[in-house]
Amino acid sequence: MQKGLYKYILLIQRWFGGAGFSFADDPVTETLSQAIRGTGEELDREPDTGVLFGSLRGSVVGLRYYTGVVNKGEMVSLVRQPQNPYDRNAVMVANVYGSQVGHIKRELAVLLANIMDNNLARVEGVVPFGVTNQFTMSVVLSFWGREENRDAVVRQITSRSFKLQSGPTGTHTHTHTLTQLKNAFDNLFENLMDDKIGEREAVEAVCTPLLPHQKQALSWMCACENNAALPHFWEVKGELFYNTLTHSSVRERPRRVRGGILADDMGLGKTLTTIALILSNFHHGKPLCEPVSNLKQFACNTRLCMQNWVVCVCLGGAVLEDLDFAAALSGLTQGAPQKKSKSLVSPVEAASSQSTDDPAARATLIICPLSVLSNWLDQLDQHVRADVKLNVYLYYGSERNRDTHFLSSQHMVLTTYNVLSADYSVSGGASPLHTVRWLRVVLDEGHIIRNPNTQQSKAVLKLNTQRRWILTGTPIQNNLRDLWMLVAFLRLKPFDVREWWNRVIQRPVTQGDKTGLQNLQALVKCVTLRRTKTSRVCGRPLVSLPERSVRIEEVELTQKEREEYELARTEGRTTISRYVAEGTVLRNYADVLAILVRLRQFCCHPGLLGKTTTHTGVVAVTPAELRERLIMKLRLVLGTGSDEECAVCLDSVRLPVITHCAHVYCRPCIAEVIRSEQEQARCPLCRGQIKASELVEFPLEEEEEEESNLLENWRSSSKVEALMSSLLRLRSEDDSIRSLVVSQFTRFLTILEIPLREEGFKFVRLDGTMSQKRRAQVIQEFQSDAPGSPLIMLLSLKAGGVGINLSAASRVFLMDPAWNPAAEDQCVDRCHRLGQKRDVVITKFIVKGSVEENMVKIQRQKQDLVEKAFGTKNPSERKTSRVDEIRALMEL
DNA sequence: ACCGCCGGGTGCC
DNA sequence: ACCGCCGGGTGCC
Repeated sequence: MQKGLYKYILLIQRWFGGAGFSFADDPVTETLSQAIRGTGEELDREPDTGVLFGSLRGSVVGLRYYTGVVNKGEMVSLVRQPQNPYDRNAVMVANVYGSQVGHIKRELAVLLANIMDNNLARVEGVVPFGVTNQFTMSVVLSFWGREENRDAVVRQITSRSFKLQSGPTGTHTHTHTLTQLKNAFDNLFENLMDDKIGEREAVEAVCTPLLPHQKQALSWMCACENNAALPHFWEVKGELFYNTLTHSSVRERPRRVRGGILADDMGLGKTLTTIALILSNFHHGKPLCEPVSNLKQFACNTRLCMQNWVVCVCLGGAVLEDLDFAAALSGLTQGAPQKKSKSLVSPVEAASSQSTDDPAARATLIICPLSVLSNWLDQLDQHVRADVKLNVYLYYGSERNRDTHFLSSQHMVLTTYNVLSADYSVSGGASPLHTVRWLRVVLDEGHIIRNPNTQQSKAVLKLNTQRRWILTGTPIQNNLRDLWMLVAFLRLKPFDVREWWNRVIQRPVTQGDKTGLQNLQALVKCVTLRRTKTSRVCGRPLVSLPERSVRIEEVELTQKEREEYELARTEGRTTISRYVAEGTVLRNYADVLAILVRLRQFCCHPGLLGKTTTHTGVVAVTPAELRERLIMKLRLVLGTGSDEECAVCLDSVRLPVITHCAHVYCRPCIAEVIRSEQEQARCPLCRGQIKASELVEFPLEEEEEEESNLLENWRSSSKVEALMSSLLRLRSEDDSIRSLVVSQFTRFLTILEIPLREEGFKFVRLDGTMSQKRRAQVIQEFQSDAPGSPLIMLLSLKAGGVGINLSAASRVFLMDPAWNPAAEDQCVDRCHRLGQKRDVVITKFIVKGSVEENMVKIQRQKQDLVEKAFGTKNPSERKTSRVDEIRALMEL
């Protein structure tokens, strides 16, 4: 009897207390999934760098004590339970939803505990046969980790007389898949347009007529919020819902995503569409509020400054109680588009979506960067009918109203990521914004939260809301990891838990697995709408842009310039032809580059030639000299804006370092190569030996004294003259036309300042060295139509990255050809974009009979290649074509 | 028999 | 668990 009682107590402990769980009111499963989330974060941070050591068969025991169910082939997670009172080595097995299935058998648990606790490997489980009896089942465990830990793991396993089945040993075709991956990535968000999307008119409260693509977006967004349909990777199997990616099933209908990612290009009207959504889709497709003509014009006049806005809106909230809100709730509002499309929503779906509605949730929270806060206010003012009473509260500034009832009773609350996360950290998670039950949270410029470790991201994840939206023009910036946070915010089950994202998506994709990529594409597609300015709706362009035309202006050098140029050219040809004959072009890449840069500089202006172009080919003696030379080369490669790409990541070089063989890479990229290959590490470009200790960084000091020298001994050049005469002609014809003057050489921009000043042009300058804040100022100044604002912007080719808007300019002068034609296109796109009213004319200055002409030829070839084959070339092919390029440039 | 064998009770960590 | 293990009952052929 006593024994029986004791067992009963034990059972209770096992259920609730035994694994360190508490009697807190959370359901056990929730606690478990939190436990899962909490573990393995260190290794999960780099899930894509692991290799498979092998796998072994083990067993899961104690099934009958737990409710977690699994299917044949289902993935399970393994969670250490160091606090387990029966065995400190305990390893719990849980299914995809975090429900416990059982434990790993004791003897095996000792091994796993050792491996897991020492971070030697990540252990992943799959149940090959599912549940075959009520007591135990098989599990296949696979071990993933860093190559350097392989031995230790194998030793651990064999010493405990388990047998490690070697996994597929395919030493991954890493570099090859990288190129493919990059292409797949670039296309990940393309072609997401679904022709089946209907159009939906905005409610009357929106006074701006929507463009067709905006009506589509509105229709899509409403459907995302109201349709109960599950993503296609769920299948209904009898009573159960089956996930075809993880092979898991649940009895309860998975909580679907009510929202998504609106990833339209900048300028397509994401803000307007979102405003229309907020007004149109309150509870279950009903509108939020409609024009109320008998109410006196309410203070929606936002042509006041922000401060006034706050005041007037606060007033509104207090004075007028929420008539429209009540009307909307009781369905009395007229003018709403009464659902003709009712048949689209099945009764079951309708019921299930209604049951999840929280009637207390009514406000939409908009979170955006401070810089676009005023844009929201402007757009509300512009697009919402003045007689519509909309309670909008700007939750910003030290006097902000933190009362949660007040906030809950708004229609919209606007705030910034900074305010949100500051509140969050101060209040320890119980901030006013975290207490309100929101109807909808919208993250504007949502890519801001792509790093899950930031306070902002954590704060955003903790918001309590029914519906979730991410607005962004750049859904992926450079890493697949960036996407996880978006998925997590949307709560796209089960991938909001890092392990399943890593196992099903991230690792397969980064290791070049085809189905992984398909799964990713499918996943993205089911929550994303993206159109670019070149997308088409029903065969017609989304928006029509003014024409753009390119003309090449040939520049003749003066006799003196020609002589200097030819001298340098002959010298360079001798050196390079020697390298070509020796087959050492790549080994001497920096020298070759220096020669080419020098020639290109001659084409622009002799003043561009710094002291850095001397003594090529001289063997350095002392380490200090070598270092000095390497830094000079690095400066050449980078400072001239030749837009080098890193041969490891194939992206523009970030955090540049130069190897002793004078090749430039991103520091993290090359460090990874050295780390994984250890002593055998070789330069990916020339296969020369490389060491971590020999990587040279760019020193931060910059020489300024030369600048003055440049100005004192001023002389012009043919290209400068060509530009100046174009600009002067333009000004005399139409002094309202603004121009971008673009060069890869920032020094050239400095040189150009002199004649511009002399001729009395007002200009601004934007280059890569400027702070983010200063850039924004300059752009604003240039874009402003105030009298006396600058006519010209001097722009360095690489400055600003994508996304900046220079639509005030309609003329572009490309002073020197770029290696990469895409860089030029991108630059031109900064003014040839939405908002451009005039036709855009692009002038490329090319010096006749020079290296520049050859560069243009190569550019054309590259363009052809891209158009033909989408350019899936691996680095070795790239190398050969690079040599060919150099030979073509030097006419060798 | 300080064994073997039988068969019931029992069962994660 | 249609197992293994434990421990009590039992005991020539």
